[in-house]
Formats: sequence, structure tokens, C-alpha cells
Amino acid sequence: MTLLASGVKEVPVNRKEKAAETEAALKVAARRVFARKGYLNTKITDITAEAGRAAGSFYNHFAGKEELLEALLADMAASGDESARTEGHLSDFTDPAAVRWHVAQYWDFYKEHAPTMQALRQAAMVSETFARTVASFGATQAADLTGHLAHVTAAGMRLPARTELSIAMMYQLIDNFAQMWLLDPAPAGWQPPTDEEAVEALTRFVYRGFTGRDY
Amino acid sequence: MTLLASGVKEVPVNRKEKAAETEAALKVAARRVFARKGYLNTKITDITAEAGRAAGSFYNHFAGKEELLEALLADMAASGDESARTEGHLSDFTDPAAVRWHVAQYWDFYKEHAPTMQALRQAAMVSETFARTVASFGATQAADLTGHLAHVTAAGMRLPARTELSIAMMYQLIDNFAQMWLLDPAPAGWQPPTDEEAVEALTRFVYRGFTGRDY
DNA sequence: TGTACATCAGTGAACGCGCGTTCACTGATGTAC
DNA sequence: TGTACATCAGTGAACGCGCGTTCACTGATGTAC
Repeated sequence: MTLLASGVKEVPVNRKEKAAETEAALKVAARRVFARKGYLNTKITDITAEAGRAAGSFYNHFAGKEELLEALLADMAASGDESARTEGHLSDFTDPAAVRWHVAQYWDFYKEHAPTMQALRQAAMVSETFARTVASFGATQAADLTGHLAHVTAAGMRLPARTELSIAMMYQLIDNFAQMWLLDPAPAGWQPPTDEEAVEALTRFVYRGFTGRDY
Repeated sequence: MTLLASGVKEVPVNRKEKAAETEAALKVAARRVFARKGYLNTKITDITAEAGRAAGSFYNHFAGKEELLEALLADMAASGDESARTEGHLSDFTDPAAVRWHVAQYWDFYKEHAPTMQALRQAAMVSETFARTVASFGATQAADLTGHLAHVTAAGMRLPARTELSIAMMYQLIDNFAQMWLLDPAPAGWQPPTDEEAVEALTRFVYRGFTGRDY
């Protein structure tokens, strides 16, 4: 009865494939539901219903909602590592193009992984474990940037504050601005920025803030 | 038996006073518990225990946790109105002092009301109603600032983006930077800024970002 | 001022809802011979 | 290739925990006369 129409991968041929398919379906469903109702408001049965599976099926794959989120984070980290391998990593922040490159990088990453980022954010409000995940994510970002800011002071420009605080400000600005426009429903009556506009706005603000130069 | 020691207001003399006292005790307890475990992780019985009352007592005063938060917000708004009446409201953002005044205002407000702000933030993640409260709070702030930025463009300086986006960036920066240092436990090994340092850092970053001038 | 009754804030054990989690069952896939 | 048994992904009704909420009760305060 299982006619394998050429190229159609819908029907799994063996057990492992079937299980993998269900697990993938649960992840996809979870991201959709998280985006719609938020991680904290999502029930296990919301996810299984969205995936078209029975409630009990969930526990064949994940011990709970937290573990599912861990899996989504792992996927995200994997795809992040890939794009981090991109060359063309501009690092001299006295050049606006270097700032723009980093802003765009972050913006695109956030856009691609919006539901997972949102879920992580919400989970961190409630769970010490995920709060630490967020913290170490931020620390990684910060480490990368410290070197870039050395160029600024070397060029005789004054950062707005000591290095860590300057980085923290940049991070808060970009991260939350991205969250504002990529995740939450846009404030009523506000014209959301295009991607280019958002990246340009952030680049200007950050470049100016860091260097004290106009641009 | 109730010896009213002179000046001691501990023992209420009548029913209304007693009820008011319990209600106040619940609010104080709630702010303490919210600060410690976060709004979302707080159970009704955590609050009543902290206040030294029975669980049932809570419902003599509030219909639920949400209504308690509404009450805290009302208190906060009341105290906010007071300090808003302060004169010396500098409004020309081409002057760094005007930027600093606003930053300091917001910083001090946040510091004073940290547990309630934190609770509101968490509630907004989960409840449409509180999300709207946050949005309209932000809109109020934004309205005040629009005029201030007109001075900047009038003086021939270029904002980093259209007015709304510029304001949104400032807001995200200040609000989340405050949240980072006034609420969450400071990141391990980081030296938290003093109030003056934080205000100065934000002032520099925002002033530069808005005007493109050094400072 | 004194007495009898009404009202009300506060109490805490008990109730019950929502939802996460389990588990006996089904039917399909895999394996042994 | 065929048959008999084992394994396993998936099912969904049922179970039970946690916690919000209720409610009969207590003792103190307020009111009437």
C-alpha cells in the first residue's frame, strides 16, 4: 500500500526514520507555537496538537519542555557556528563598515532564529539554568568585541565608558531593538523598519556612541 | 491589654486600619518576594508567608496576583507623577545636560521601583493585558521625547534614524541597561557601575548617537 | 456604662482545576529460523 | 520466501501533583438600646 512516489520523503521507511521524523515535527511545531503564544504560555499538548501527534508521543523524544528548548538551542548553535565561519569578519571599529557588518550579522541571526531566541529569553526569566545560558551567550559575544574596540582607543578616540560597559550598552541596544521589531507585535500605528533601515539605524547609533565621530 | 506605646503605629485600633495594614503588608511582602524569585515564580502563598498572614487572607484584598500587581503599578504611577512635577525639566537635547537629566531621571525611577518594574516586565511576557500596559508606558515616554529631538534637527544635526526609531533605540538602551544592573544578579566577575558611572555612560552613548557630536 | 447581637478581618484545612506525565494497548516494522 | 515472535513508535485515557481559591469557623471590633 505504501507507494513511494518518486522523491516524496513523507513516508518513513523504517523505525529510526519514523522516530526522527516525529522528533523533527515536534521541533518545527514547537517553534511555531512558541512564536504564536510564547514559550511560557505553551503547553506540551499545544505542541503535540500542532505536530498532529498524541500527547504521549512527546515523551518518547524529550523529557520535558526544557529539554526540547535545549535541543532547539543546539540546532541554533550549530547553524550559528556555520555562519561564524564566514570570512570577511571586519574587526576595526573605527570603520563604520565593521560596525555594520557585526550589526547585520546579529540582526540576521536573530531574524532567522527569532522563535528560539524568544523562547530562551522567556525561559531565562523563570529558570536559573537558562539564565546562565543567556549569560554565557552574552559573554561570548562580548569577548569577540573587546578586541575590536581596542582599535577605537588606539586611534585616539574615547569610548563612552570602560570597555565592558560600552559593550554591554551595545549589546542591550541591538539585542532588544531586534527583539522589539522581529518578535513582539509591532506597536500600534508604528511603521516597522525594513531590515536595511534597522541595520543602518543601529550602525549609526553604535558607531557614533563608540567613537564620538559623526557618520 | 493593648498598651499604645507613644508613637508606635504597629497595633491598629480599628477594622479599617487593620485591613489597610494587612493590605500594605501584602504589598511590601510581594515586592520583596518578586525581587527575590521573580513575579512568575512567586506563589500566592509565598507572599502571604512573607507577610506573616494566612493564605486565605490574600483574597480579602486582591482577586489574584494580577490585581496585586495592578495595585503596585498604581502606587508606582502615583509616585512617578509626583517626581514628574519636578521643575528643571531640560528639553534641548543639543545640550548634554538635558540628556543626562533624562537619563538620571529614568535611572533613579527604575532604581526606586525595581521590583515592580521587573514584575511588570515578566507579567508582560505572559499576559496580553500587561503587554499593553508596557506599550502605553513606552508610548508616554516617547511622546515626551519627540519634542526634545526637534531641537537636534533644528540645530542642523542628523538623527541616526527617523525620530521614532531613534527614540526606540534610546529607550531600549536605557531601559535594558538599567534592568541589567539594577535587577538581575550582576554577571560573574563583572564590576557593576556606580549610579554616576551608569548615568554618565548612557548619557555619552545617547548624546553621541543622537547628535553625532563628541562629548 | 453595660449587655447582647451583628459585622468583619483573618485563619487554614479542604477542595478542585489544569496540565504534566504515565502506561497498558495497538499495529507496524524488524528478526530468527 | 514464509511464518512466528520480538521490538518499538505512537496512542490517548487516566492518574496525580501543585497550587489557586473557597469556606466554615474564630475572635475581635462595632452598633443598638
